Amino acid sequence: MKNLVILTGPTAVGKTSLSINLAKAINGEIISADCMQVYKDMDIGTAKVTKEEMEGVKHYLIDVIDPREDFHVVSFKSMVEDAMNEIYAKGKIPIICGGTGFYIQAILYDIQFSDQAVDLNYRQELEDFADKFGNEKLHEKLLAVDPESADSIPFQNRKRVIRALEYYRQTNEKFSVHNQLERQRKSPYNFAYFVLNDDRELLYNRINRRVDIMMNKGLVAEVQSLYDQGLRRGITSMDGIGYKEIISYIEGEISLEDAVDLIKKNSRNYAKRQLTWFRREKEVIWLDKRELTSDQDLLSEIIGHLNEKGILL
RNA sequence: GCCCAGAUAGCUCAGUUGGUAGAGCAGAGGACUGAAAAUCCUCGUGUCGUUGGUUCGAUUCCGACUCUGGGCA
Repeated sequence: MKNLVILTGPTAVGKTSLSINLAKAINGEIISADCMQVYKDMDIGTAKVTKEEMEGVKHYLIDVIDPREDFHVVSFKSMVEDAMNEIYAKGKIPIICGGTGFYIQAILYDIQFSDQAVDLNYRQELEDFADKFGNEKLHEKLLAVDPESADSIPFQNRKRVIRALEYYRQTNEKFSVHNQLERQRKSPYNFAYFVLNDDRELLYNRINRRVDIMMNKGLVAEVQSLYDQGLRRGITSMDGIGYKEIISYIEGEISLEDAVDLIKKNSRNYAKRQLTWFRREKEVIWLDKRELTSDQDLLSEIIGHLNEKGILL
């Protein structure tokens, strides 16, 4: 079984510096599991690792996609698998580091997705239907073909209702059945899944401070330049926190002060959602910064677990 | 110093023609399997500023006091 180290946690908890120290300590290379840092020209708002911070440790899946392109789990998964093979070929250990829990899960449990590409026309058709007749009516369509999915997805969640309908149409199989099967998968890896966490209030303070730093570094200019290239809200990259709010400011919908407050709030809410996700994940090892106060403590704790699991042998 | 208006949930405020109260935001918990930094669900007890009075009963009416705005000197 191949070894795999995962290091994650909510935004701004301090994953980056720890991951680099860890990579150096165990001869590893880092694969980013961050759905926004994959995009080029989005550096400040995504708090992307800089070349200097990398300290010579190789990073994969950073700066690889044009912000105009769509990116999603499936592309992520195939790119990560390539990266992992490259790392194994060198005899090194892959360290997946990033905050997108869904992406991490897809790799860790080798979740299978249908081979068909998304059907944008059908999605639009369903959007139009819902605009016209309402979310409840759309939900009834799902109830007719896949009652289990309909039962678990609230009618207000149009996006997921549409995806379930799309899945059914493309595969003739219920989305609920597919999800049920994928949920039972066992990981093909010998892995250690670390989640870094800290006191909630400290975390929120750090998030707020980090947003101020982003502003000082020139977040507005970064977004303005993307905006000048024709990028607008609604595409995946521009729906990222920090980007959508500054675009609202650029378009004159809100003041700069309100935009900054919104970025902070959305980041805090995001951190909370991330924690909800990690709590639900089985087999995670929590690293609490309230107890492990230095990177040195954290590293030795991590390395202890890696030895125990035979990952360093 | 005088006059006026406020004082209710962490914040902004509504309300009770007298029977101890509720919205938005913030916050908390949850879902998630090709948009995931996305999308969505659930959750509201707080000395109704303090203190006297009227009353069966006051956060609600009356008085005093304290604080906060604004105005006049």
